[in-house]
Amino acid sequence: MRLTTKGRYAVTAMLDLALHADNGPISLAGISKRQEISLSYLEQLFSKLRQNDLVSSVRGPGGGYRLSRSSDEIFVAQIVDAVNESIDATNCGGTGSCRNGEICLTHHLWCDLSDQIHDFLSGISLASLVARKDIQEVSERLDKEEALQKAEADSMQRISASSLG
Amino acid sequence: MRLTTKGRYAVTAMLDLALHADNGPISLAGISKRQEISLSYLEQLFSKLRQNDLVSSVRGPGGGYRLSRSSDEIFVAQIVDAVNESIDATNCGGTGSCRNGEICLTHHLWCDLSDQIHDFLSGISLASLVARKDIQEVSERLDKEEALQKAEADSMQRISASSLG
DNA sequence: TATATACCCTACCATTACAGTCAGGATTAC
DNA sequence: GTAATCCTGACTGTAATGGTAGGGTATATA
Repeated sequence: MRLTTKGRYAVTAMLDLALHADNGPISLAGISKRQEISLSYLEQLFSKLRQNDLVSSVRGPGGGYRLSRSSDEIFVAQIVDAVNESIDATNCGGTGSCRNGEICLTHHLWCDLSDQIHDFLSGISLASLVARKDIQEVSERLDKEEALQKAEADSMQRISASSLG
Repeated sequence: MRLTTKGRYAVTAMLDLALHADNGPISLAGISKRQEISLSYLEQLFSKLRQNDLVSSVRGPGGGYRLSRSSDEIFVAQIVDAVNESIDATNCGGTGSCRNGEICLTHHLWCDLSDQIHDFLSGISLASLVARKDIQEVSERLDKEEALQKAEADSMQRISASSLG
């Protein structure tokens, strides 16, 4: 079973995209700042997300990423599947060759667990996450934080520009 | 989320114990043969299982391990918890310090998932696994295989003994 | 047309964990 | 006493994760 920072980052980034869907294409730089995820790492993740047709990209200045479809048609399971190889809880990858070519004692149990997890995450759309109050609160906090940092950066630049001029 | 061969092996071994509960203490050597798990590795796992009071040990010849309570009072979640550090799906270990000391955007989602998995595995006792037909069939296959190998080994020893005498 | 912004891609690397080995002990039935 | 068994700790190869580095390529805007 593989559910690590990789899958979590991917879902977080996609949720960020869904939350800011109204602002046109969203740059990875923005996501990187808001969610504190390394930009290069995000690029790797979004490469896979694009290959799996979950996002589409716009190049050039003002560019960024967009969800490839409506947020109620994108589910957490799809995102995790896209960046992790599988969300399979078995050791054999579901093939049933876990003990010397045949199934092991606990094969069926892990199959059941896999189904359970998959069903759960398949039922959660980005739209349903966006609608959650606890998530909206966190999102607002991060947006404010980013705006604050941007204001600081701008003011620094103004000072530096005025000292030059 | 950590669910790897380690946790799977532990559950498999405990299930083996439950299936052979009538035969007195079960040696790790036997489990190792039947389930094809390295003996040294099993020893490490059982050290943790013992610390978590899931099994009790009997030393000396004829010794081995026993379930520390009835198989309907031991649940899969407890076993996985005992050998893995946690079955937590969050990155922060549930503390909510996932993004710079505060919670990240997807914290609540991973908490929900953790609960989901934990509830599922907490509801499955060793007894309920032992009762499953598909598991009984696998178990019979492994027992036969072991008996066959033992018979072969014995016959080899007889030949070797007779050639010596 | 120059330039800055942003996506895109490949190779590389440090750390960590897993899965397993090895070597030696301690305990106890026979 | 000897063999079977549990018990413990140190060690190791491999693979994955999480991340860095350094190049590209496309395109909006001045």
